[in-house]
Amino acid sequence: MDTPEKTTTQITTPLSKFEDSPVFNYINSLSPIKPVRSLHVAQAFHSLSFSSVPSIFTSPHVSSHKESRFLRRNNYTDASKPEFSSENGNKGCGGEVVTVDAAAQLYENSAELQENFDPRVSVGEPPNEHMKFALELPRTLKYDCDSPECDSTTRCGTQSGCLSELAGTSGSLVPLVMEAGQKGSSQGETSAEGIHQIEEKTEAAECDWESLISDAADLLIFNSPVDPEAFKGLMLKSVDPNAGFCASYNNMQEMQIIYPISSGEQHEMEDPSTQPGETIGLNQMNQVEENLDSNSKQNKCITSHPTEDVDNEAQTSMGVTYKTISNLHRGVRRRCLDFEMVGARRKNLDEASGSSSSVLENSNERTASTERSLVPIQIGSDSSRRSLPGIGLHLNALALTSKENKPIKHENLSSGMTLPSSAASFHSPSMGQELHDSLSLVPAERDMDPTENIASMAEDPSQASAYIASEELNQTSPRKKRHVLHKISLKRRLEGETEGCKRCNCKKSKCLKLYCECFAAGVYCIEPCSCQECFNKPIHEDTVLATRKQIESRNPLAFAPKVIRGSDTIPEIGDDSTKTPASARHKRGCNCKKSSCLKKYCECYQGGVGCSINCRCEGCKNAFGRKDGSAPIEMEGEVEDETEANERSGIGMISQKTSIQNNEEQTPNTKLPTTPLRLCRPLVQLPLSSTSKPPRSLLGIGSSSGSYVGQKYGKPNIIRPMTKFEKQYQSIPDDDIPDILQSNCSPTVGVKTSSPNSKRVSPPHINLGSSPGIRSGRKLILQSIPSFPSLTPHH
DNA sequence: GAGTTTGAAACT
DNA sequence: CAGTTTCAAACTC
Repeated sequence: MDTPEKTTTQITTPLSKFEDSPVFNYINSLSPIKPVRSLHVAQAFHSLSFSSVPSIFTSPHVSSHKESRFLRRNNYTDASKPEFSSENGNKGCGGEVVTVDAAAQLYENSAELQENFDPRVSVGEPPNEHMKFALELPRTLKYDCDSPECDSTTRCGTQSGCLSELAGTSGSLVPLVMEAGQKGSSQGETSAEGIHQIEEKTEAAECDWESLISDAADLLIFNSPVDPEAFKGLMLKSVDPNAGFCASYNNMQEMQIIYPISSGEQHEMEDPSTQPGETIGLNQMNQVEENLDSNSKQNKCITSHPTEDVDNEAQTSMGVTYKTISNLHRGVRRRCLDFEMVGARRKNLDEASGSSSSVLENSNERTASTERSLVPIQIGSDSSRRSLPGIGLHLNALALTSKENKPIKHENLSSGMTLPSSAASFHSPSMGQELHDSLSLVPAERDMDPTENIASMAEDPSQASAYIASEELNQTSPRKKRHVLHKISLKRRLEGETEGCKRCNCKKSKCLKLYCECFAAGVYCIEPCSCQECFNKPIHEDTVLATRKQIESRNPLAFAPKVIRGSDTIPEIGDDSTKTPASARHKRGCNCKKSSCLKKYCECYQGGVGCSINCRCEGCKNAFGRKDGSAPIEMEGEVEDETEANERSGIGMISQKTSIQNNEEQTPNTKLPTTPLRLCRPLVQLPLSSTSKPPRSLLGIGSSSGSYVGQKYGKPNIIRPMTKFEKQYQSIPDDDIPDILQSNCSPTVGVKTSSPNSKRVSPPHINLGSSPGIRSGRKLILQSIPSFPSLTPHH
């Protein structure tokens, strides 16, 4: 933030010098902002863009801070009135033009958001919805920040810009911005009044916030001016107990997001890039909070001195955002902590110790983070990759996906979590293994993206809904597809979700071995489980963690997602992987002998991915892609060939699903990070192992993140969260993915890590640069939500 | 719901 | 690393 403002100030002087020249006047007439922008872009870009974004997220408080900021600016114009930032803010916007642009972009984003939201709404999970919104908003904000739009806003430097951003972030705010911007521009100082009005509206909105949200969600309209505040409210509400796991998931994601931002602004903080994967870690969170606190303090100081350097102002504003964020985090934490606090602590400890074991846990978080981190990544670069979008549970996204769904139901809520939906995120596990910002899936994302559901469905061939959807999708236009997806998601929630989350039925493993799907997914067993002598419960956290570590020590990727997406870019896995429906592949490959890879016994099939070179299967007939490279999904012919098997197993559905996936893949934006796991079980997420898990490959996602960035920037759509589909696909793997993948992964190549068994695991590639199209390849699959194993660097 | 099949996970 | 055992999900009846 600072930079931008500075730029402005600097710029202003020079401008004054040249004001006289006709050329200058002409230029000015065109757009006052331009000059600033150019400067702004150059200088401030990295720091500002990020910082500005955060501000957007900030709650109302933020706005106040911003106001102060604006005032300062105004001060430049009007030194006399420092304190009425609100008023000044309007002026600042002077760059109405800018606001318009931003608004346009935002508008698009908002539209997408709305769509995304629909699913939730339909779902009708009130408590969660708030959470989701809160989560989503922040995410969207992040995205926005990353996106060019943000830049524009920052450029404006004026409050109006901020407002616009906020609006954009909220999704529907655009209208507000527009109004505010216009007013401000036209009225000049009087615009302050407009601001006040807005604020009042926002306040009122807050009061009605819940009702508004529900309504809005349904309508998908966030247009009211209030939105920003409403968001704030959401943010705050997110803390609500209802949030449950989903919240935790979301929190994670947000944390990640915040982290990067904070880092950007505060040098003190570690670079996000450096610790991308770990953002989730409690330690980091603590740091963030501390930073926020410090920022808040600074802000106070700053506010007192409006005239201070722009930097200070920026900091203050940032501080505010941080603060707000921190609040959110706190809320999240509580939720998360409730479940995972201990785990997190341990993780931290472990990390300190240097143990790598906990990759999984981290990975989960990372996955979520990755999704969000996308933004940061763009900016920085970095770290985002590490964090994979996966939702929490990494590993077995596949397993989770199906399971997750169920959990969600139980748990709660989460609606959002469909997911995991992920959060997967997600699948998402994304938190509910929903992943998916990531993550979410969080929940929010997941909820938002019908696609996720689809993806999850895809994972579960059995899901009829998927089938239906596929049919519809095939026929319909993208929009229709979306609708279909929404329907599906809803249906899923209604039906499948119940089924969705599977539960384990362990009798001898005590749910402490990978045999246990819950354990493998990184989640605690819940009531629905029929397990006996279950130790996979929060009560036995120590045991769970210890066991995890042990398993990880044996196989670092044990908890990594089994299915790695990615192939988009990634050739790694396989081979022909690209052909497979999803380009995703099973990290180790299957070893089927009798099922011909046509039944769920086959992990590849189960994960919705084709068999690859890594597979040692015999008589492979995997509908998603044969080991020999024969065409996968898309090939209807093949499917038909296998008609019998298909009929039995529902492969037919799969084929359709695949087609669907393809369609989505085609969609440009799909890239969004998948949500993490589904969060079906989010509630129960296991404590992450202390060690940070490497980010999940999701990054493949990670890569995606990078790609996301590109896309985002390149395209206004930016925000558009990936379709759930995409997310799932990506996320699936991601979700499960242990952070490791991400973290490790260097962006580049998928590192193949060899499992102890010598099985190769290919982490998702994280090429930041990967083009979206490539990613689309991820589509991979239905995936699972992958988790992301962390390819971590650990190893 | 019980029993069988299957292949991953765990163990040797 | 290969072979065997254990395990729980997937599947069948």
